[in-house]
Amino acid sequence: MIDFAILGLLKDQPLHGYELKKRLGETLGSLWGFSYGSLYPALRRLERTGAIAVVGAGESAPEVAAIPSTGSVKGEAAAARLRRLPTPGRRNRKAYRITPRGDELFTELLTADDPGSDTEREFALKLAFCRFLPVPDRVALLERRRADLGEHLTRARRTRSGKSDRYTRSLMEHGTKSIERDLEWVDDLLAAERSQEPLKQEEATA
Amino acid sequence: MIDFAILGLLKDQPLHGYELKKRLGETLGSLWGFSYGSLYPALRRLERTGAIAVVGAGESAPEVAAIPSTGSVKGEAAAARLRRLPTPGRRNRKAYRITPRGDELFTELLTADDPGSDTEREFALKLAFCRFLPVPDRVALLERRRADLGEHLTRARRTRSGKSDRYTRSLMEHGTKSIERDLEWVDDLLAAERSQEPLKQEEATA
DNA sequence: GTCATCATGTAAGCCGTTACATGATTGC
DNA sequence: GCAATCATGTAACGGCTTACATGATGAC
Repeated sequence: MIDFAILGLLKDQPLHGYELKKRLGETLGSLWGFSYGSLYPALRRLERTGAIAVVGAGESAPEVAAIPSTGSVKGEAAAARLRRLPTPGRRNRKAYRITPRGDELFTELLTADDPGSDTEREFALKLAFCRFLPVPDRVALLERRRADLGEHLTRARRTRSGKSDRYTRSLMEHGTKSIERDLEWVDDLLAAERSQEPLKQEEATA
Repeated sequence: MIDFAILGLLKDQPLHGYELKKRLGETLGSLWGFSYGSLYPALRRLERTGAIAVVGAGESAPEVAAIPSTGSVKGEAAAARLRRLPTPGRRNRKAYRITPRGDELFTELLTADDPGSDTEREFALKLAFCRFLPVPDRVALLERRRADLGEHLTRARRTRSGKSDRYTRSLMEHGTKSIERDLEWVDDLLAAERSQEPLKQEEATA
């Protein structure tokens, strides 16, 4: 999972580990976060298999978060100082970029149809990166999720065993409602996808 | 976690591993399920620490365990196996009951205030067993959960970083809504708890 | 010069899984 | 007698966390 998340973030721009972790925790929602103990080994692993590569000294800077200029040079400098933006001179930083091979791996992971991947987290992560997918694959992803949720829902409804106290009952009821709302949400996403499909060309030329 | 679940189920009645697993998966909702690879080691561990104990031959077991012990099973063959192989001995069902010590452990786990236990699963499990708790502790449990959810919610709302596509936005929006509904749910449970508190005596006499 | 932050990493361990191996009981 | 199910267990591994160790850089 962490590999997929890393690849997805690196598709936008090269990043070093520290920044990567920050984005996983902040940009991608408060639900996300891997520890360094996960992150750095994952980076080494991905580098070893050729999915990512260290950005060399000669290559374009791994600089991050280009802030649109406000027009004031002084203001920019002050803001940079206040935000403690990392300066490009650091020798110890290792920025990584995604390689073509990593790109393949990423797509493979994104379109993989593991029947056991009912996980909420996994779907969330895939959804966060599904903009890199062609529309039909995107629809397929959503429909797979819908099917999983439907199955989950019928199981949840079936499990109405009478022998339970009000806490357990409330728990199950709440759980069932949650699944129902997830289902509605996915349906909305699907509807949006389908209403946009005819506009594909416009989007492409935009 | 599995220890807690086991203890909670055994508080109702003695059960053997196989049945325990079935209940975890069925009775407790479709979201639950531990594999045997988790369950049996956990049972041994709990037995070793004295939290649970094997139900003896004379004692009565649940509906399934009505069959009396067969006594000795081919003593010679068993001995022949045991002299070389320590593990693959005889296989009879072993029903466990909770001990007073296990009861203490259970309560401790149920009322434990680990700040890191924001997990949904953990709360769900605790709620499923909170009927064993006195009302004030129950309220405390719910209020802790409410606090956690509140914190989670503010973090989720704060993370409205502009740079995100519509999928990520939808994801975060849906996530925020989910937390809000969880919060409402916990509030409902709290309200119910408080409206029942004055009725304690009536309930007790009923 | 020292403190907070940035930055990279390792070691140990936790908590669970899958796959495997074995044996007992029941029903046909 | 033979398959399906019940029943118990082990081995190997997976993926992530916590705690630790190290060092560079910038601000005051």
